[in-house]
Formats: sequence, C-alpha cells, structure tokens
Amino acid sequence: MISRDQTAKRVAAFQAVCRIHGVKATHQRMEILRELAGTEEHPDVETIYERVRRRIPAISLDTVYRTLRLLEEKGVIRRVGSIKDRTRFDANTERHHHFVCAQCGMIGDFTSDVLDRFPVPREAAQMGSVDGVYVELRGRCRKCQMEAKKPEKR
Amino acid sequence: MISRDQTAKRVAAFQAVCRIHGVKATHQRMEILRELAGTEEHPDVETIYERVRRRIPAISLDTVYRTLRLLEEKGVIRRVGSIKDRTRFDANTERHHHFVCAQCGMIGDFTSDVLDRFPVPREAAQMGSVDGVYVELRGRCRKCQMEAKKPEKR
DNA sequence: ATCCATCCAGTAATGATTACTATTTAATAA
DNA sequence: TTATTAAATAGTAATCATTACTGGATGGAT
Repeated sequence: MISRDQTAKRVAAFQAVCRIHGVKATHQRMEILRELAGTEEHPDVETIYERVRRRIPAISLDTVYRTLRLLEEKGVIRRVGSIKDRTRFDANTERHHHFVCAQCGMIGDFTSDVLDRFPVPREAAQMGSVDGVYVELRGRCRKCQMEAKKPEKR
Repeated sequence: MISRDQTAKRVAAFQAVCRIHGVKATHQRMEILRELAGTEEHPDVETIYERVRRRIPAISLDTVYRTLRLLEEKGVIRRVGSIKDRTRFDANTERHHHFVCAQCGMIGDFTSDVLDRFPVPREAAQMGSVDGVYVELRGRCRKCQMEAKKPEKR
C-alpha cells in the first residue's frame, strides 16, 4: 500500500506541473491521479474508471483516457506492460522495473543496481541515442503457481 | 539481410514443428514464415500481409493473424515492441534484445552479455518464477536524428 | 462576481484484432 | 493415384480498446 503522504506528494506535484504548463487542475484530474498514485496494482483504464466513478459517478471513460494521456505527457505517470492489449499505468516515476505474471497479469515492482548501471552496448549505441531502458521479467506469480498445483477446484 | 540458408533453416524447422504438433504445413503458412524469416525489419501484420499478397494474392488478413498466432504458440517466432498499437514480429528466436526508435518505430537487434548473465534480484524472485527477460532500449535512431537537425524540408 | 479559454459528459467513430461459416486443401491410407 | 476427412482458408462480420467530436459546464485570472 502506498502511504497517504506519498499519494498526497504526487498529487501536489501534479498541481505544480499544472501551474507550470498552464493546464487546469480539475476535480476529475485530481481524483484520477489520486486513484493511480494510491495503489501499487498498475491498474488499467477500465479499473481506474470504475474506482473513480465511486467518487465522481458521472465521470466519462473518455475523460479517464484523456487525463491519463495528459498525465503521461507531463511525465507524471508512465505506461507499463508490453505486448498485452490493455494498457496499464504506474504513478511511480522513480527508477524501477517490473515483474509480469503471464497468467493473471499481476505486475510487481523491483529495483536493480545492475540494470541501473547497464552500459549500452556499442552495437546498440550505433543505432541512435538511447533515452531509456525498459525491462520486464516475465513469469508466473506465486498465486498462479499455487493454483496450478492444486487443481481441486472445478 | 538474412541469408537464404538462414531463412530456409527456419522454414525447415517449422515443417518439423508441424509434424510434431500435428498441424498442417500449408502454402500460406510457409510463405508467411518465409517472409518474416527473411527480413530483419520486425514487420507488423499489415506489412507481412501486403508482402505475402504478392505471392498469394487471395490470402486473407485473418489467415496472416491466425498464422502468426500459431507460429508464436509453437515458439517459432516472437512478438516484439511494447506499448505501441501495432504488434510487430521477429523470427529470430536466438537470445537478443531490441533498440526501438520512438519516432519512426525502427527496431534493431543487439546482444548483451551483461543482460544474458543478469541475475534476477531476490526482490523479483520472490514474486514468482521467471521465464524470460524482455529488454528494450528506447531512443531516437540515426536517421530521425539527422532529419531533426536539418528542418529544410517543408 | 464575470468572462473566456479550457474541460467534460455522452456518444459516435476508428482501427487493430478476432470470430464465424461455407468452401477448399493437406495428409493419410487404400 | 484417388478417396476420405479433419483441419485450414477466404471473405466478411463482430469485438474491443482507444480516440474523436460536440454542446454544455467550469477553473481561474481579472
């Protein structure tokens, strides 16, 4: 669980970004960010929509999409999860990487000094300038491993 | 460019896979794989479709999608490129990683001993079993860098 | 408190991918 | 080689996530 302080900090940071970029810090935007900043689940758009709806029943799905695009543009959040159909989001912009369960889609954060110090190979450097490294470990999460072992459920 | 030998080898390997798994090695499937195995471009579905159409004019887009799914299931090809909308494919199943140009979508292969030896952090290992590591370097390719420098084109 | 550019709700449109069905074909054996 | 049959294909419709559009609503500077 993310601490209230941490969540509040991220929301406050967004308000600062709004002033700088001249975009409005509306109720909808704050709630969407608050929702994302308060979880480690890396939710998808539909999930964020459902949850924000509990606070703002009339909010539209398009607003959620638009807001997430805006937040990403401003560098406040990031898109996570390769290949898969539904895009998932992360309000943690500190340097970290992801473990993804191929079965249930669970995403977990981890850090790695090795990856942080990763020297770009000459071979790759020759292709162009490198802005970032995206790393994803793929596997089967603990929970899915357990369930695979005891197929007692019918 | 991929050598004819290499391409032929990949196609032959697929025929073997077909016999083992009891799926038919049809003309369409062979041509789709031949197309993908003969390029280093990591093409998307539409591109593969257009190219195979030159050899099999009546082929349907659905067949291309179905075949690529099949090839991926059998471990003959891989999906590449995170986040983006159009999925791209790679017939090179040897251990390697990708450089992706955020501007034009160019994808290049590279290898890295550091990444191949990457020890899964305890933190990540606790989340579950790790099957694979997906690494992607994101940046701007040489060509796009050049074009950005001389904005003479109107 | 007012004004106006920006934003939002509701809904339609888009674009990639998948599903469906009647017809064709690959693979096996006679 | 030909017959047989399950599997594969072509053509097209359907689906699903995401994006676009529009008239009405709202944040925030004055």
